[in-house]
Amino acid sequence: MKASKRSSAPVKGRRAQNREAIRKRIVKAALALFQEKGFDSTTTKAIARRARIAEGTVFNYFETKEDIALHFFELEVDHAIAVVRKNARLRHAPLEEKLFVLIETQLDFLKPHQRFIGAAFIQALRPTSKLGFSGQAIALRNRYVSFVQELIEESLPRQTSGIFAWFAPLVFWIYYLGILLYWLNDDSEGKQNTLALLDRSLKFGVMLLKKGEI
Amino acid sequence: MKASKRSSAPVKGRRAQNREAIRKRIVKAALALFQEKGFDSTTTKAIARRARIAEGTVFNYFETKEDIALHFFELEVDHAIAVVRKNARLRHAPLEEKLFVLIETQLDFLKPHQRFIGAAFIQALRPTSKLGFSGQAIALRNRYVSFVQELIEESLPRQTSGIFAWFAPLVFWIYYLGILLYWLNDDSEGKQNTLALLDRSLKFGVMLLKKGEI
DNA sequence: TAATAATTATGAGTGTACTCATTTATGAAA
DNA sequence: TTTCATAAATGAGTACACTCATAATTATTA
Repeated sequence: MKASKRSSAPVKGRRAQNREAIRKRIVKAALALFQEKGFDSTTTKAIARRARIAEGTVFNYFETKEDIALHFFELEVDHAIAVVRKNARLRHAPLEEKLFVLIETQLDFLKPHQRFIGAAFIQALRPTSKLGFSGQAIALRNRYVSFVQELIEESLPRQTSGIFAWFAPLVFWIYYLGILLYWLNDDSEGKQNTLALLDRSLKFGVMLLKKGEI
Repeated sequence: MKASKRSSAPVKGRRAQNREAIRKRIVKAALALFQEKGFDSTTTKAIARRARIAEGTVFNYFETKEDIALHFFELEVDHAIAVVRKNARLRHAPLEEKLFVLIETQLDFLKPHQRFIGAAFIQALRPTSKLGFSGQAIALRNRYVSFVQELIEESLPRQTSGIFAWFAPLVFWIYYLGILLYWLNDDSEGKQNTLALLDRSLKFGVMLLKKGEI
């Protein structure tokens, strides 16, 4: 029989504790550096130094430098989904409003990190990128796309047979990428140009969806 | 003694001749290798070897490996523009048809090179990429966007004040990226899914444009 | 506790894109 | 031609992301 531990919480062994701590240190160090110097100019050596570990250790936790960035976007997507879910007022709001808040929340989250987002995010979405089209990244995209799907069905339950039904979320994904590109290059006060484009195009897109086809 | 100077035409000195020849050798070697092994797996050393020059010489002709790819996309864009311009039937065709042929021509050109396009093209368009947002690449995008602008004005001369007028070409650029992404991942027979999406979305977009606003 | 197994940390090593001081080729002037 | 300036070619060198054999640490078994 095993030396079982105290009754209470599932006690984490030294190993698991340490692993978690180091993982966090890496992410924290990387984010700080990405923000300071941008993605490309941040070396994995610097990340390791800042996290007080050996260079190789970074790669015991993340397969590539991009993966560290991907972790950040997981936080971003999960955060945005949670915000939309928890917003009571939104529950019965029109679809375009839900989608607006979803993207707005994402952009707010990304705002302090614009410098490396252009580099890392778009890069992570390259079709051939190990990150963009396999493993974690696919899971992340699916989580996002499924959520959008839910929002659509929740608001337009009768349209599910429309011509757009099966690829509306995919289109939304591409649309989001477009918005992101636009946002990154938007120099207007408070990114108002992006918000305006967002507002109008969402209203329009939803109208389209309601018609059920082109 | 070096006899000779057959000077009879816009004589290009040995230097200029050689420069042109080597540039072509590099491009030819690179394209062949990109096609064989993909963009990432092609080393600049291999390109140099195939072009029968020293490794460093590659960088006397192109600043980066991506730049070699960019050269390819210049050919692609110029080719597509020329095809649309030369097509007499199109001259009085509806806008959506012109745009359809434009993109279709581009995709046809890219078809044999899909393997490296995902890697190189999207990469080249990253907002932070030296390639994507400066120098040659900007010039290339401008050439494309201006052409689209022309096509729009040629077909819808009265809409130029519409809300879409100033950013329609930018939207089209983003739209093209989206289509490209879709196309790269489209496994249907003859990419028919992409063509169908293209057809419907273009008709719709042009309808939108005609209304002049959202 | 001691011995053994499993996991993790380490940093020198590898292959790559790109740089740069040096050498070589070309063209013009004398 | 000879001399010299300028352009171009060269390949060893650099910095980087990532690998891997080995050492150190933690867990398990006796």
